[in-house]
Amino acid sequence: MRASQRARGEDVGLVDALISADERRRVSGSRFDELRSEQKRIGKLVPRASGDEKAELLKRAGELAGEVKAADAERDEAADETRRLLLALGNVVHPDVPVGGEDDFTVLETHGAPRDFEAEGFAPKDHLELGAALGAIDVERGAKVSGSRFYYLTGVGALLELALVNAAIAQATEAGFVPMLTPALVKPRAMEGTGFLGQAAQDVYQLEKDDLYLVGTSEVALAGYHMDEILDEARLPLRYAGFSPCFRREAGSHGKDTKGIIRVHQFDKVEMFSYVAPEDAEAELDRLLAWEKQWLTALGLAFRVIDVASGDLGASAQRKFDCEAWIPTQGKYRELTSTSNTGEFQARRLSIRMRGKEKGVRPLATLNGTLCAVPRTIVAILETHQNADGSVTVPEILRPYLGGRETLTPVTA
RNA sequence: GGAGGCUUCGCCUAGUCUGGUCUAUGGCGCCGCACUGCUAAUGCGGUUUGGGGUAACCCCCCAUCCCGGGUUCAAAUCCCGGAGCCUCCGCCA
Repeated sequence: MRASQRARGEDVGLVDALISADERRRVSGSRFDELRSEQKRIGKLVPRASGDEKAELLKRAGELAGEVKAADAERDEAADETRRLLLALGNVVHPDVPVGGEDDFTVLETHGAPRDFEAEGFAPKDHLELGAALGAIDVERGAKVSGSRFYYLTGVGALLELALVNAAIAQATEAGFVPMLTPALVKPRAMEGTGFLGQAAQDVYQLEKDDLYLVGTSEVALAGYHMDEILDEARLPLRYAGFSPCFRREAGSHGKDTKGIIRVHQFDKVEMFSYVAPEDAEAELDRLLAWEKQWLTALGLAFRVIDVASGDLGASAQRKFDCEAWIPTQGKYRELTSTSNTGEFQARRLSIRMRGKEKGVRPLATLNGTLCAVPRTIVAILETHQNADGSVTVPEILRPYLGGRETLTPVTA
């Protein structure tokens, strides 16, 4: 464990404890190795010895059995402590990341201009009003059946989701991603390995009876896909486009975004996931971002890209870029996609490595990026492309998946 | 839910009954070398992974036969618990 792994101030005490636990593990491990070596040596002599010699050997062997057991226990204890501390440690933050909390991001670029409804002479409706008029979104019944932050997508709303998903998967496939439908329930190992059981644990649904978790993103299943595997370097980069439902408890966000479908407990998402050599990780992060920009641009949305600040990165990311789309009725940019370079963090925890000719077996890097988180994307599309009569113009890229339909029109009451 | 079978170093596999010489067999694949006038055949050698020792290399030590306990001087091998996979029965979209 190197001191350079000191990532954030709050981790310094942890790192010190980790270094001493690791040292303890090394020392007790060496002692165990020595005792065991002697034990094996004697073990080989016993069958061939006889008489007093044999009795002498068995006596020493008897002593050794106890000593070995004690040394083994001590080594195990130190190793457990080391592992526990290691898992509690967050990833090392990239040096270019802006320091600070949620509001300390820097804006890297802005694409498109927010639509000027004032100049067009009408006041934009919010997505709930539009969704209700179009017969696309039903939050009342979502609340009746499942509680707050649940919703139904109905009629053209349901079709719009399917169109988005199809278009997103099509873009990803075109870019070389392998489409994947992934499990929404995973074992603790996958959740822990991807870094979601640390400070994010309160946001995770857990099924105690079955020792399973509901994933908050298919990233978990896509990272777990290759756990305990050694991938041939020639196969890299490996890119998967996962589609799955995502579940989030949204504990601690009470009162935020309570009205619409910006923040919900369950939604579907198309997620990009890459396995690359560590030296390619930064370039891959740029590629993932580029694919996100391509997607949002194709949907005709105005958005900006931010470099997320250190305090808002989560445990696993070294660096994270969010794309935020302009939401007209909120008068601000809201996160639609997020792409992270998790470096070797997840790969080490999930024991995913690569085998190359020159450098042998070593950890690789993993990255993830949203392509399309459905509800938020629907919000942005409805609000951005609405017309004065309450209809919504369908972005061209989605039309082939909506039977060629160019506009969504209100269902008359 | 019930019954049974299986899990060995990339893949396949020997070994498990009868504990120690298993420092785990063989084949395939892969890597290297040799030979052959030819993208082959053949021969020889190498090839689990992790940790530690060493300035580094050669090399040496420890662990690793699905995982965790136990018995024993000694466990791939015996005992207990668990996981995964497969087959059959039941149930189910």
